[in-house]
Amino acid sequence: MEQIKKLLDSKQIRPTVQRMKILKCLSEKKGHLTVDTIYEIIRKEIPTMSKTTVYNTLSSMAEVGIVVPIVITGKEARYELNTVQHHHFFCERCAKVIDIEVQCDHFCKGEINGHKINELHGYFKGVCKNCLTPEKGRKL
Amino acid sequence: MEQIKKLLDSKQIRPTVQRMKILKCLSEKKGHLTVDTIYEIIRKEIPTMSKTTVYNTLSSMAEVGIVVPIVITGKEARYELNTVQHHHFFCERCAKVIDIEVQCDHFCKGEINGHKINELHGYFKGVCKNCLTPEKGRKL
DNA sequence: TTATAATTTGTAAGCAATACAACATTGTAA
DNA sequence: TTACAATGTTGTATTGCTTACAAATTATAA
Repeated sequence: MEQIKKLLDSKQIRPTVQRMKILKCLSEKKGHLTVDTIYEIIRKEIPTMSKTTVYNTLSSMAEVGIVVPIVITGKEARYELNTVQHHHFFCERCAKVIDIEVQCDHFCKGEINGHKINELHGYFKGVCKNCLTPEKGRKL
Repeated sequence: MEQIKKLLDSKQIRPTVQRMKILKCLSEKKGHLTVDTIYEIIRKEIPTMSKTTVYNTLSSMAEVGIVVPIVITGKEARYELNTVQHHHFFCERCAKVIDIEVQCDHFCKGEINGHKINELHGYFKGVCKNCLTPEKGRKL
């Protein structure tokens, strides 16, 4: 919790209750949360919490690089804390998002084919290990 | 045009005028088109064209692997013909999507960390070469 | 405290995408 | 060719995520 406060201070963002809660959410749940999920979680503690605030907060946090939006399905965005560079695996069966440790050489260089790289996003789609096992899911 | 017809035949999909037009669009414009763009282009030739048909067609084409949806912004999907494996570069300034030739080892293996891979999506975000040049855009 | 700036809130509006039913077209069988 | 079933297309209505906006609230500075 102190960590989160320092993170906000370092970016000159006032650590309001709402903002702290949102980041705490992403920190504890280990990311990949939809706006609605975050909203519902926090609403239990702060009933007056507005979904607009969640949108606003995540949007400004993304701008300064504290959080990262994950866009895979095109239906709804998910968010995670901006930590080390990694990819994602999206299970088409259970819709879960799994972190994949992968480093990309091009990203480190900061440019590719003359284009300046600011962000790198990579994800696999398929069936996760868990859904592949006969006991827990159907074999593909 | 004959190519497109054969492509549809191979997948047992009836080559209707609408479907042919949509694929022709993607073929000629070299992909990265939004549903609305495709719709507007075709509407000039076929005024009765329905946007639902564009959605339906692209959706079923994606299912059999003829086209690939590109989801980057989360605002709207783009589509391209399914050719060789590659990534995309999204310019944050001019919103253009550029093909990037990159092959991923993991994808070839078909699995990662025990998860079965069906699709691989990768994209960079940044400022494209064109927007970086002082004459045409502002330096970042 | 009082004034000013920054945040939050709630509702309204925008917009991509989907659902659905009516209509049209194509393929098949007699 | 005709009748009928299956497949495709169209247009409207609806859903659901996201943004706009202005009022209400809270924090900061004088």
